[in-house]
Amino acid sequence: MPAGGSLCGCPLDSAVVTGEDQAQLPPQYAPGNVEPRLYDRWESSGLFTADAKASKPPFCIVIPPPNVTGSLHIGHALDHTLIDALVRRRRMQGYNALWLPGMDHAGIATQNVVERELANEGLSRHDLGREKFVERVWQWKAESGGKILGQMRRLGDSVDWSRERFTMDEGLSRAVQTIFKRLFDDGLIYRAERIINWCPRCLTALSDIEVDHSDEDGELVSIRYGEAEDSIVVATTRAETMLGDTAVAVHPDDPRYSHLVGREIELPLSGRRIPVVADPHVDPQFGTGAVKVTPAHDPDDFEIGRRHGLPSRTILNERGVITAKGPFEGLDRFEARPAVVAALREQGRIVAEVRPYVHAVGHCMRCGTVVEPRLSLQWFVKVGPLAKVAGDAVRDGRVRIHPTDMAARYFDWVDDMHDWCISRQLWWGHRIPVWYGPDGQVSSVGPGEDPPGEGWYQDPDVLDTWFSSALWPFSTLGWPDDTDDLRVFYPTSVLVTGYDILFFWVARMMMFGLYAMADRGPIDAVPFRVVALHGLVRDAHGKKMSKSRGNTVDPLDWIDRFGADATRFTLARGASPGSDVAISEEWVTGARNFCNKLWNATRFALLNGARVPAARPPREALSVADRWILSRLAAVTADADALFEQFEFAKLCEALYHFAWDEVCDWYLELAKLPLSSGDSAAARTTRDVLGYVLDRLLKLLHPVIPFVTEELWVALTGGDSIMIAPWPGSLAGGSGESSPRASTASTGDAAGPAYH
RNA sequence: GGGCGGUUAGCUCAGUGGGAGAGCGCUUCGUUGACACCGAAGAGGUCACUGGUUCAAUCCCAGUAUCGCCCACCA
Repeated sequence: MPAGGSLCGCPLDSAVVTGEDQAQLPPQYAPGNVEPRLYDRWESSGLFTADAKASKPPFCIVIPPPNVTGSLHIGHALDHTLIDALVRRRRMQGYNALWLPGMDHAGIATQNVVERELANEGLSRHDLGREKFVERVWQWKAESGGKILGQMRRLGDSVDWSRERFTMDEGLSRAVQTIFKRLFDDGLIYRAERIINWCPRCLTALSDIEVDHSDEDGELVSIRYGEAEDSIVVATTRAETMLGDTAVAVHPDDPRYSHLVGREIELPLSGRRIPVVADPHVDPQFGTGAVKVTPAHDPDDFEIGRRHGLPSRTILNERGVITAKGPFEGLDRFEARPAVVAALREQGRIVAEVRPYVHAVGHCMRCGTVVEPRLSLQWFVKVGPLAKVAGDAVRDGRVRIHPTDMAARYFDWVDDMHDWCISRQLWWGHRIPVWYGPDGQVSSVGPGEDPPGEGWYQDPDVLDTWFSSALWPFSTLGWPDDTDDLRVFYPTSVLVTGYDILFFWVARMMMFGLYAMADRGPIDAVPFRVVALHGLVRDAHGKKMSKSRGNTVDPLDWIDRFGADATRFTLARGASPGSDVAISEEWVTGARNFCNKLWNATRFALLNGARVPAARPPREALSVADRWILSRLAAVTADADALFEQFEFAKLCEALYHFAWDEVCDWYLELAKLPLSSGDSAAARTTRDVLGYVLDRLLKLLHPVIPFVTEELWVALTGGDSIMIAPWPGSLAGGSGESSPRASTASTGDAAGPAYH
């Protein structure tokens, strides 16, 4: 298609530099004068909006929905840059490209933020009551969410705003209720009393992966239970739990204790008599080879208790305060620990010295509080069958994980996963769609259905945030309804996200996507065809960014000072698949200079009357320099395509950077000065053509990564509507298997491959 | 306790069985009409260590050291 033609039937207003003004590009690129204007133009012209009815091959990426809490950080900026680059390239290649935006309600995180806000007013959520509190969160979401959307615009995200979704909107709530009921009816969701991870501060259950483990200094205390030859020494790091012991366990083959198995010994302090049981789980090599058993407060002990029919004694309440009658009642677990040890010592029950002991302690990933294993009645997803299917889809190549070594982590998790605790004792989230009858009946209620009857009440808990995010690739496209969007854009093409949420999000989308969309058959039930994982953003020395370290980068700050393009280029330039990205102010400065270099190269071309030729100059008219730069262009174009297909953004940026700076600017442009100085000679005309041709292509190749400058310059150079819909200079076919077979055979527009070789 | 990855120029990182690289930083020079957010020239590395395979190893293999990440219900 000709440059400058109206490509979409929705002509852009062209209040940019045109005609005589072309030569008036200022000598320095000022992003602040360009970016907001261009984004508004793009958005209002509808270029971001996909059309499900279009005959073009589909290409779809759903955004990893940012939490409504807070604002976008530099990690989001990386993610968005990479996604935007992929989407923009596909759009130029003639695909029906959709980047679907939205946000996540982020259950615990958001509730915590609003509760903190309330605390500043001296209130708790209970003062407001459930309904008022949830109302307040919605109110808060309205403000905070708007901020994030503004940041996405600043970054240049070419998202389809008409399709924006939220994990708590009406449609997604229906999706949640629908899949819950299906899973429940299929026996894949159940309710059970189990030891779960409990946060005594957030006062809710957590899933296994919401617990962060870190090695901490603890004390291993050896305690003598029983008397004389009926005594046995156990070791523990959590002495206070002995108040809830209901047995001591030893290995069945351990000769040291065989005489005690089956007998009862006295538990110190309480004086209760507890049995000694033999259980193969006990490691005779560790410590004394005898373990205290606290079924209500330890997952292992719970299992031992179950095997031996032991009672469970709960001695801590939901806040981690001792409830066992006696001198320790009312003490916090961390106060009770030394108090219990002291009492035992007084009775001569502490045998060996208390030993320092480093062990892994679990913390609530939202607030850092030490997690307490707690026996409670919760809802679970039975993950076995779902995870099997999710693993197979990657094993047999229906979903490809980039880089491939990340697949090993995926398998580790998916192949050995505990059931997923999905109920949370919160108010902000999807209420569990289950009702309980007056006689203890349990009924799962689908969307739009009425409660089963009088006297029934709904479960007060809400679902884990990740339950609704797991539905994101199809719920956002309209599921459970059979919509055009769902038919056209599912499975989505690529999922681009950080490796840190491989388990939280990616694996669960796999499980739920394959389950919910199973009727499409194994090939097309997958939520995405490719998973492209990137790393975390780190500072110049590879250190993790953190507020306490003071090395964080605010993307808006960089955008203000260096421009969105420079920010994006810096991030993309560091992004090798799966590797962390080190950035610093020196890097953005370089990227900003690069944008300026492009600006001035184009400015030079305009000053010298370069233009994009309608037809290529005859080969015999080309100088050696012309032929050289054109062959280099062809090679770089091919490289760029290959690198895009492999998500090698760092190498892509490197290749284009060097071509543009070293070869086009430092060499070709300098060599061109001689023929250009010869006025209207044939050589000058050819050089102007070649220069225009090369810059046209170069700007297009760079546009996916640095959309703003390239748009501004390309419009000035060609007089075209928008580079966004100009034909991609490289290959048009998708090569990474991210598109459906239907899509990969399609081609659009002219085969705009390099014309010179 | 398992699994994975790194160790190359001052810093951050590419890289390949035979010639050691980039960006930034550094040194010297340059007020040539695209750009000083620039240009030209240049300094700087026993490619962690040890052994092996090979005509040849920074690159392949084994081991060591060290850093980092992920997973894990051993008190």
